[in-house]
Amino acid sequence: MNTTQVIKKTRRDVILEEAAKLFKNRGYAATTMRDLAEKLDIKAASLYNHIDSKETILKEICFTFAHEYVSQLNEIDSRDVSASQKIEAVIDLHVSLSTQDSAAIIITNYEWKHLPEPHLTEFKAMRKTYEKQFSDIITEGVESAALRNIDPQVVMFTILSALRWIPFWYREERGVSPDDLKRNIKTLILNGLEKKI
Amino acid sequence: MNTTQVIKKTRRDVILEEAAKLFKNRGYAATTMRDLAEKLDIKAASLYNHIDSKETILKEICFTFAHEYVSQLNEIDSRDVSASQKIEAVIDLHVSLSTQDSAAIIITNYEWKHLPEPHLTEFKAMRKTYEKQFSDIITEGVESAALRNIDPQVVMFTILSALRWIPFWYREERGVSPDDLKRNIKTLILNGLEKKI
DNA sequence: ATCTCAAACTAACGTTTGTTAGTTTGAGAT
DNA sequence: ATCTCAAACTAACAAACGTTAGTTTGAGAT
Repeated sequence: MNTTQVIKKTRRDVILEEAAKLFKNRGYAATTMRDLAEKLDIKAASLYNHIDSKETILKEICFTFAHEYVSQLNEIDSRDVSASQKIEAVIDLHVSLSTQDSAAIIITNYEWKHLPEPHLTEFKAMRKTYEKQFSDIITEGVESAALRNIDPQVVMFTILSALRWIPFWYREERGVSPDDLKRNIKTLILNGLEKKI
Repeated sequence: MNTTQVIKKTRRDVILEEAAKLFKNRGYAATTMRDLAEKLDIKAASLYNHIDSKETILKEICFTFAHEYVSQLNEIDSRDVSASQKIEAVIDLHVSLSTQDSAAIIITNYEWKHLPEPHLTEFKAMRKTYEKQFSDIITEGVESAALRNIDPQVVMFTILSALRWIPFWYREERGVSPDDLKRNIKTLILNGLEKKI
């Protein structure tokens, strides 16, 4: 299923990819540059022909992913649909990203705390912004009486937590397809949220 | 509100407590013995009068908490009540533990991967056992037609993820009491799970 | 006054860490 | 045949790591 469109993967991209896997499995702090080099069958010093520092690798992974996520969330939020439909779209988004790029999602959700300043501050601000954006969607749903009267902040964090943790446990080969996963989570969460008439 | 019952906190207990806070905030690998010592206003070498090694500290925190959790889960599971009521009790349990001992819960949920063998294998087995126990409760609810027909494994991980992540975001001083939190999460999850007649 | 003992200390160890500097290799273009 | 350049190499660095050994301190019991 290859198209003629070829995206040139630079050596740098390969390093970032492999680093993401290691950071996911061992954590950022417990992963050494020598570990990373070994996975690529080169010496640690050779890595520095392609990247500036270990911290830069983390920064690159976190922000690349965060920007992608935020831009997709903005697109969803701009749609002229109900709060419920936006929440459904956010669930779809998370499941898709979790199954496509589980390493990046784990790092962006957990290992970001090792970012050096000023990136740490910037990252936390981004995160706060999209969390607010998401809880505003819920508030709107509650105020239009479409959703149950639950604390929007609690709902927001509960849903996001469930979604953020997916790559920690989900393995496609265990019999649940990504579409099954989307459907199941949406059933659980939307019935939990929506008022029944 | 002090009782006459005084639990003697040994120096070792204080060290474990402080270590838990650091592991929570910086992660296990990024916390050094010198960091820990500094928090206690002593030199790193002095720690070794009280503890065997850094790894032992992690082991102690993980297993103390895990045993406490498993024993409470067993008690809940042994009750002669519906699946829904058991799930409610599990939610209460998580919220209580999260507000009482947020450091230990984060470490047990995320930093356990740094456990040395054979403790790592043992820990993973414990975890798998209680996850199975929880998904069996859900299976029972689905089979008795009390709950919607959702994949029990997906439900189990979705609920556990939401609960495990609580200590990452919940701050009592932000206006939501632990009881509010319990009520809100139960509303969301149980309405999501239960069939309506 | 002496003994005991928990709990601190100083000094140092062997490793591992991220990183730098300078050099070599080898394929493709001129 | 020569030049270019990405990408590897060797060798080494200073700093930080977990930990050990042996010593000092000081309060409470005898």
